[in-house]
Amino acid sequence: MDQRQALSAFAALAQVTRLQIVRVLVVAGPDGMAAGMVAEKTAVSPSNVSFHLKELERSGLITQKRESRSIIYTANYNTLGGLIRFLMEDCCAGNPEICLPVAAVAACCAPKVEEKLQ
Amino acid sequence: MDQRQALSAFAALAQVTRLQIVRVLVVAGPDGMAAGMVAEKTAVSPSNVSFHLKELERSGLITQKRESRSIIYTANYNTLGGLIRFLMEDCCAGNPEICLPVAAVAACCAPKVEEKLQ
DNA sequence: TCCATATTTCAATAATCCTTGAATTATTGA
DNA sequence: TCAATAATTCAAGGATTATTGAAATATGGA
Repeated sequence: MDQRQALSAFAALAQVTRLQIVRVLVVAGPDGMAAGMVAEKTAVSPSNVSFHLKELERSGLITQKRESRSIIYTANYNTLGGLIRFLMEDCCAGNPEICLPVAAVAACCAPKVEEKLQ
Repeated sequence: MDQRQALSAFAALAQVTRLQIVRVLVVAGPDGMAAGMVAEKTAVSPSNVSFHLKELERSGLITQKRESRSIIYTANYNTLGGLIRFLMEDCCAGNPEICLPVAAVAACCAPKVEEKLQ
């Protein structure tokens, strides 16, 4: 992820409706969720949700696929991960030791990380 | 970090000048950098840099302290770390196993993380 | 006190972004 | 083909944000 992509992702996440949509889709998992259901879950009008879904797609944070009459949106974990990496690289750039507490942030995945590192 | 703070931080980082400022200050480390020097490094006018520094401070990403005639700005690693955690918790919320690759992002601090986990 | 330096504040303009509701497109089943 | 469902697109507005240059504030030294 380069700076241009990161800027686009930050802009996408800097809006309350879009941030909610991303969270809803992350929880929905790899099966994703239809646009109408996203509108329902977030209590936002279909046309407005559609506007924000398009923004999120432009930034690579979600993808879409048609399935019959519905359009299914899915969170893009790679982009989310890329954004986290971008932030961490920034953070570690100059001062790795200051950044250590940030690395400990992996706590939310900690059990699995420990497994992996053995 | 709650959603409100995360939104504010995302908005702060979603602007090319501000993102550059943050990167400059992160590299500058705990000693920080005077506003004028930030303006020089980023090639932005003093008044404009001042505007963006204020935005970054409002979002908690940087702090300021006066030192003689200069005002020294310093990156706030806690906020950066909090934002990373916020993203990771989102990401791990529903599907920890999908999120694992993201945990591996700690690679940029990997040697130190491994040390710590032993 | 006066001047120079460092930075911020202000007002005005320009640019971008968000929301709304109506109209449009696409898909499916009768 | 027609009607119903699911979603997008469009135009208009209102709101927010960014940039500029000039004026104001704060500090330290002559």
